[in-house]
Amino acid sequence: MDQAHTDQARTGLRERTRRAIQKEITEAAERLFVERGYEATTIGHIAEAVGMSRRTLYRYFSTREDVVLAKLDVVGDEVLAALRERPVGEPVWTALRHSFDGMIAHLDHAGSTGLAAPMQRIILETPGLRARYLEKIERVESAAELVLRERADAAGKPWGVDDPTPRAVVAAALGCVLAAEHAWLAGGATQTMAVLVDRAMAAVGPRD
Amino acid sequence: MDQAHTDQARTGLRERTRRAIQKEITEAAERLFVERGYEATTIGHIAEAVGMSRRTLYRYFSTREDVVLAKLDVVGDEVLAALRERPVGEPVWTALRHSFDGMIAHLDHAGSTGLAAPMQRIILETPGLRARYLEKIERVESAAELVLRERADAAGKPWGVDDPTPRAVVAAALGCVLAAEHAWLAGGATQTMAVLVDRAMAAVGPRD
DNA sequence: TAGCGAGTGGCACAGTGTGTCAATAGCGAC
DNA sequence: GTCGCTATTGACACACTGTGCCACTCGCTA
Repeated sequence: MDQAHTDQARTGLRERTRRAIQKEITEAAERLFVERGYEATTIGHIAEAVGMSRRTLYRYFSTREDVVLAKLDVVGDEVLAALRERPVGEPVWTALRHSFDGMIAHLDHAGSTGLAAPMQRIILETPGLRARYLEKIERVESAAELVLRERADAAGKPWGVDDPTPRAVVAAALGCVLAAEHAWLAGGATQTMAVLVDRAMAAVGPRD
Repeated sequence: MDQAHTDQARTGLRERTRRAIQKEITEAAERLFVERGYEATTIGHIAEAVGMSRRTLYRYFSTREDVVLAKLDVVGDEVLAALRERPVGEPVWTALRHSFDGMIAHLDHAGSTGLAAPMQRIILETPGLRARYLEKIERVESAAELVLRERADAAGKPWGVDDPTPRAVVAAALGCVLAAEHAWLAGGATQTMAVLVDRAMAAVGPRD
């Protein structure tokens, strides 16, 4: 009760119902995507499944890809928030690894059950979806680069604006996560993402 | 003459005229994209500019993004071919760096002149285009991972199918190239890609 | 000359995503 | 409870993408 009340105070009724409807749409869409395929499922089908008009559905998700991928924006923001909270003195590679902790835990927890694994497979195997997925990761990459630059500024060792180093390090770390994801699916989701990401990041570097 | 004859024998007249028309379409499209913006330029506009029907243009490029990005498939294939030709004993990171030589030389040569830099900027700043661009890079990533696995097999030290290591290393290397590209544009294309990629790859690793 | 094959253009179509506007449902003030 | 305001909805029209289909036109060959 009190908890609900504070939640309401924190986010507002509007926003909460909006999230609830978004979740309902996403779940219905994922069911359709898994059983009928992504390309064969139109916005119209999804709208019909949740009992709303096509036009209204577009007010909750701006594109068809977003119906599946919008939740990743939240994940990305969590990674960025975690990165910002890492101690300034910590080595960059270690900080990046720890900023993935929450995301990885979530994947390993939900991974074995439900639609998570089949949907991840669909995302990585459908060209249009995969493209948008990579774009979302790139957004995190840009933001994380800024965080690393701020850390370096705070440590009194700033990089030049035309120095590729911070972005390269971030890109390498996210590439490790993506590689771990591929290995995870290739192995039938038998291993945990935690050990796969650890192995990938241990293999890459960077030079300290 | 003889050269032209062997070229003709090698690729065929059909293929050559097709390439020529593709090039003409791409150049017209890039002009339009640069001066009027990507979103504001429709397939119809491009078709009109080169004097052909919309339907015919779609026989040369399967999507609007491809009008700009198809040439990258060639670049990607060159990188892969170069990687395959690196000596088996060479350290992986070094082999990857050298497989970029041709691509980098081409960028540094054409970079200062013509539409290369503005188009690259448009690609990285237009969401849809950027997404497809990343997807093309990911295709190279997958293929390069296979090459590295073959090298490891030949060296008698194969990776397990669910080992993320080879893909992680490739992703890190390509991430360095992308980071260098961003730095290149951020610095107004004043530095060469060669030194930017070197710096990025030196900063990342991997541990040998 | 007839016929063959590749390339082309026109047309229709399903689907995406957007602008616009009238109808409606929820919610606070009275 | 009722009124009035506001956010949300659904319906329609629209521009555009990408595809299937078919008739037409070349250049080449039997």
